[in-house]
Amino acid sequence: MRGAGFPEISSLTLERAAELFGVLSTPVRLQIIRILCHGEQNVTHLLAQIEASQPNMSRHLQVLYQAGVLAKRRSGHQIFYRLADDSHALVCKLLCPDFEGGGTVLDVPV
Amino acid sequence: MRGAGFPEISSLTLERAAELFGVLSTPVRLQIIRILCHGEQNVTHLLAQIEASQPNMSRHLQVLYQAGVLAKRRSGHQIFYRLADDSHALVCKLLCPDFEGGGTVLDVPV
DNA sequence: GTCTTACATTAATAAATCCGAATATATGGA
DNA sequence: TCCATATATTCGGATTTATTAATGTAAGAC
Repeated sequence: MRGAGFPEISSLTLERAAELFGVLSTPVRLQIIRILCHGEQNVTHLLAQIEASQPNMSRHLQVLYQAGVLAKRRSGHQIFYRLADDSHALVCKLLCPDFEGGGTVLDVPV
Repeated sequence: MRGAGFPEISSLTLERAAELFGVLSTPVRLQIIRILCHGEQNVTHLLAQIEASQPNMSRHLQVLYQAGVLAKRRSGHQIFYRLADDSHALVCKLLCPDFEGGGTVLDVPV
């Protein structure tokens, strides 16, 4: 407790937040999230829309899945990924101009 | 144009967004942002509140500054950093329970 | 059981990032 | 001009991360 007069945030909480932001720090993963905002899709369909090799895509999906951003279900040969939780729709609101209040992050002057 | 029926996002835009998220992907930088939400501070003051060496702090500040998240001004010996833009208060809303609608990101089940 | 499709995993390499230690720069005061 | 304070930069090594290529696995068709 060396802080000032406003509420503390535990270092664990900060680490989790930093980790979540880290998961969002590659264009491919943002693209995956953005596409899955519109509904679940299997890997092949994602590969058709995003420029990435199959193993590379698989790894990015794994990273998002392990971070709790995505969920998945199997249907026969295929595996369908979707956003795990509506709380992650937040990211979409930041990224997608076609959501209400969306596009905030990207309006930042760079 | 290999996409589906929803609006495209340019790859440049995606890269900028990914870069911004990357900047937010370390606990120290999140802590800096959180503290500066409450007003500008000089480096020494930040060092008193955050566990980091002086060169390390300086580097994190530089990363945030170059990403456009922070602005700075000199006053004598000292340099005061502040949030560059209110649009970045977004990050605070995600991080800080003491802002209206805040804490969203951290409520995510991890 | 064998083949094919769909996806995951491993290994190796390359690239980026982080930190600490030492050094450099800039400002104001004596 | 010389010194002290406040902050920035550079260099080196360690760790992490992304990518490719090759291989592995699981499910259904035949």
